[in-house]
Amino acid sequence: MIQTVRGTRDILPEDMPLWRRVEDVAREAFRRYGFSEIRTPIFEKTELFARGVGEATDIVHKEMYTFIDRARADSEGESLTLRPENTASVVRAYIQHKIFADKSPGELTRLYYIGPMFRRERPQAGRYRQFYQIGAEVMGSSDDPAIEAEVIEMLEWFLKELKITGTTLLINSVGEPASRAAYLEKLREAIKPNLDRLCADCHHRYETNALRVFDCKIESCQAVIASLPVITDSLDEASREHFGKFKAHLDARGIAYKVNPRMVRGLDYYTRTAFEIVGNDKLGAQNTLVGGGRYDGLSETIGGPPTKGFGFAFGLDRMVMSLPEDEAGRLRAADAPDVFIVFLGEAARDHAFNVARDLRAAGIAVAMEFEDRKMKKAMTAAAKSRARYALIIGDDEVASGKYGLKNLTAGEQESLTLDEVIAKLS
RNA sequence: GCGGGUGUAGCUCAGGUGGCAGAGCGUCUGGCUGUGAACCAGAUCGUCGCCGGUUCGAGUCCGGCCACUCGCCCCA
Repeated sequence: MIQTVRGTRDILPEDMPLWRRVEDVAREAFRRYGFSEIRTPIFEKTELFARGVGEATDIVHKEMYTFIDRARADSEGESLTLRPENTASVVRAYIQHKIFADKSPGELTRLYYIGPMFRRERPQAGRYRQFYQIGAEVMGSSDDPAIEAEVIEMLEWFLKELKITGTTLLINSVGEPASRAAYLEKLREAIKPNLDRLCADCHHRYETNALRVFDCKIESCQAVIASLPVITDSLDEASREHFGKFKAHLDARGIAYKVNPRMVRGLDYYTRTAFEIVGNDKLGAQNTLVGGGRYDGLSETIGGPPTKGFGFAFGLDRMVMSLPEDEAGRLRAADAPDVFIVFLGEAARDHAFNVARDLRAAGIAVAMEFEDRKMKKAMTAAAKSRARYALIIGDDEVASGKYGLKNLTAGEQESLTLDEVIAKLS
């Protein structure tokens, strides 16, 4: 038996209404907020992610699906990678097609994407090797914090529309690269005398990425962590001011948030504003629903003009898991035919085909089986299809031109002409 | 890469100390010659994850492997 590759999965028809709902609501949010869709290739030159995401990160080192393309006579095969995230690709497209060229100063480019991403790591709850992300980027010459507040406002609308409640918005500022580097030094100095009180993992983090010490879940480490300096106290003046304005914009829009100075980002390209929306308890250990932030300078890193950028991404898998049970049930139930045609006998069958065609031409979703079965069996099939109505066509109905339309939830039945059926179901 | 848990019917799961593989749900048939879902009767459903070992006999005990799953590392 050949099965799916580890960490991949089929999304079966019964779940598709949930996925489609999340996508539809996202598209509606993007439409309302002026975003246009972009699709970039599933794979890119490895170099794009290495430079964009950061050479030193674990992502680039051991968690990407990287392969060497077939060599040609005149060249070595080049290193390609299945995209681990989409921001670097979108910025690449923005540069490659000079999307900025026909923009006036201050004019923004708003793009969104929906599609699969890939990571090469051990799967766990809500984390797959092929996963689906929806994200958006705002790029241009402006880094107005009002942009950030507006994007978050859009996300709040999106979550509300999906009936996802109990989420928390966490915000932080990671500063400019220079102030972040200075803070990192300060942090390492503060950790150093406490190293003997920290766990083995934290020793490792101290060496590689000291900011990650904040994420340690071990209690004894948390005691040390509480005394460490936080980045918000070490911000450069411009970032401090930016963060203040950002919070003011959120306040003005009535958006609740919590400042979490220990929330850090793993990717090199983030500057200043970082945010997360964490979900309710349906998600297990991986409970971040949405992550995003500012990435001024990413464009330059991959060879483009100076560009400010702000964006976010969320995993569809986790968003679907977060849908409330009753909402999920409602969405599944709505994914059913309008009417199921039950026919009796060969003559009625031929007639039923024409009725089905006419109903479908009128925009009605029609389900029908082709086998001539006993009425009881056909009615059972009608109920199983979850159709709202059964349309009964036997010899009598063919002769009279009036069909039996039975409401399968109420159990009531009436005798109607084709036009009356169409009027009723439209 | 490292830990824990679990693999038995289409699905959810029972099966102390080895002794004829089970239940509920589903599916199918009938009670109902033209009316479904809550009723009744019956039927169908298995490589007990795989390979080997112990034993008269293994779903059960032992060894190895595989898969799934939760978590760690990391985090997009």
